[in-house]
Amino acid sequence: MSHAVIPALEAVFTVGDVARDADVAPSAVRFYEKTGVITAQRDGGNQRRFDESAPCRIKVAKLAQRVGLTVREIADLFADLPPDPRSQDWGRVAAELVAEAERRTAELRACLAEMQSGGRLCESVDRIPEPPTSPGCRGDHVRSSG
Amino acid sequence: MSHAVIPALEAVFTVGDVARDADVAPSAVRFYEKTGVITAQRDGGNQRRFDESAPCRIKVAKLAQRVGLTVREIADLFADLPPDPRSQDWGRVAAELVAEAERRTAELRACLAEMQSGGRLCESVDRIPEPPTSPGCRGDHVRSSG
DNA sequence: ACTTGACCTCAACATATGTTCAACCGGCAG
DNA sequence: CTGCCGGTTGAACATATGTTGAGGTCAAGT
Repeated sequence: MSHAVIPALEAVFTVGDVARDADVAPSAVRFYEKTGVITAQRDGGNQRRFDESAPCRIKVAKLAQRVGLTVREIADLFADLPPDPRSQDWGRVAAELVAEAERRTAELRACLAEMQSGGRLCESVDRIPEPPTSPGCRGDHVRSSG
Repeated sequence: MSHAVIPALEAVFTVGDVARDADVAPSAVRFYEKTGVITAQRDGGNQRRFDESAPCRIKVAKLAQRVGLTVREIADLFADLPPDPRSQDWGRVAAELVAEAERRTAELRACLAEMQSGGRLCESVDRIPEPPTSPGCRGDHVRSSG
């Protein structure tokens, strides 16, 4: 039985198509390809052809940036997505994204609370020997293997 | 009745002091002053003198950046702080910050949900005439009244 | 054949967020 | 007095996130 060869994931959308669908400038579409947020094939005339997930990835990336993720972090997150992601794949990514946003909000809340509690790290008018900031409330946050 | 003149809010901390307390580079301290996150007086030798709120402002700014606020937005938020902020002033700022982080997380969640619901804006394999994205899930977000 | 429009690349520019460096000043210890 | 230490400035550099523009290609329409 000759199944039709899987069509290499119909990459049929042009830069302009994706730009319109995602509501960003074409330059941004090329930028997101360069940084790995989206991927493209090339057609006979060397033009980029995106699959239908591209506009979606960009929209999601924009939302993720809004809660503090870098383009690099977003590309890493999307790296797990299969080509032609299914609804459940998007669901998983969405969940990870929300979880990360909540992690950061929780950290914000916890560190602010720590700063206001006990020793009153803010408004420490007097010498109270500054209880050391807990790990996790220092500005570290790993900068990645890559 | 001669009350002692209010001591201009003891601005006694040097760039180095603040950098050490906030755990950032001295260059960052100058940067934050330039952008209005912290403010300084000058001493006789033209050196910056910060009040005790400076390291705190910087620490809070770092946390806020982590959830997606820009330095500009943070400076605007701090603009409401009185000189020599009290615990309650910090409490208010902290609450606004957490509220903003939550607003953004909620928007993330809502827009992701919208994208996955009904028309399946992602994975729209077929022509389903793309229900328009709701306002609020477009990348607008006002860019400031100078 | 010519024009048009959308694409291509690559470089320059622009803004945000910092760091580094050179050149200089001022106080304090030896 | 002489260093050194830490402060000052301004400029240059660096990275992230894009935009703009010059110069070229390619297919479609007239």
